[in-house]
Amino acid sequence: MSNVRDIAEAIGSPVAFTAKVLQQLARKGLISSMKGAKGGFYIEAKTLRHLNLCTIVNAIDGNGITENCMLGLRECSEKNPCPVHHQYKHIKAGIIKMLNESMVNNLTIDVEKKLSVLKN
Amino acid sequence: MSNVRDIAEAIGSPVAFTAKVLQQLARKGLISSMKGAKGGFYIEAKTLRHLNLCTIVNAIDGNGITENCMLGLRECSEKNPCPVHHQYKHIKAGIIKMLNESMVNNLTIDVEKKLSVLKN
DNA sequence: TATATAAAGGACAAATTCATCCTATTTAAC
DNA sequence: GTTAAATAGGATGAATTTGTCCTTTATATA
Ligand code: FES
Ligand code: FES
Repeated sequence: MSNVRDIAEAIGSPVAFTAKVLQQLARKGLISSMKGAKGGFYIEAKTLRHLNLCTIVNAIDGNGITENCMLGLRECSEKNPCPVHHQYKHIKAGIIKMLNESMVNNLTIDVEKKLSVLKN
Repeated sequence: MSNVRDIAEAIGSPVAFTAKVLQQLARKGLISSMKGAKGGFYIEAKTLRHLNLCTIVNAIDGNGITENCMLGLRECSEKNPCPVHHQYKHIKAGIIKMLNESMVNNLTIDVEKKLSVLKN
């Protein structure tokens, strides 16, 4: 259980803004929160086990990454591809794969070992 | 030689905004322009032969794609990597490769054959 | 029960990106 | 030369993203 100030400090992000993001995640059920003294944000063990970056990105930014055309066409489609569609689709697939395979509980391991950082 | 209105129409983008982008490209020398009646924008044959998407993206948006950390850290580095750095670096490399290998004169071929589109 | 603590949420403010409008300058054609 | 057509560029405006502030609600603890 961590409060907003500690989280904001840990990631080097403004407190009020961090709070808004955490609220969004909480509303979507990706994290849990408790009000009041000794309250804060935490992740249910069961949730954490299945939580990947794809779910988080989707919750905050929507499915733009997976749906949008690289050149900004209204729709990205095989049928009416933009000039870079066939090149970009492999990259897009790579991003989605990466986001899906990035489990939060794995990512935390390196952070704990100080092999990766959350701010600089 | 095409004027802004025709270009804007062809890509489904506002005329005034398209003009600003074209001006940026012209200032950087990626395209050429001629004022006055029968004027407009065009690409020098010699320029076109070497023009790829990487150059264009760089001219308009800077080198953010190639430099930025996926998680928004101030700096993306091997030495102080964010938790997704090692996964992301392959994707980033793929994007850069793609942008470098995408020659504008090749991309136009499919557009001319109507195998790809510039608006929808 | 009173108090202190912390998230929830609404309203607002700043910064950035996206887009428009207008005037000046340049050029072709008559 | 005059005129019409076109880019250059500055000033401005709209929309979105980013960030702040304040009040309300909930909870632990004394
Ligand atoms: S249509 Fe542009 S990326 Fe698919
Ligand atoms: S440090 Fe985050 S992507 Fe390299």
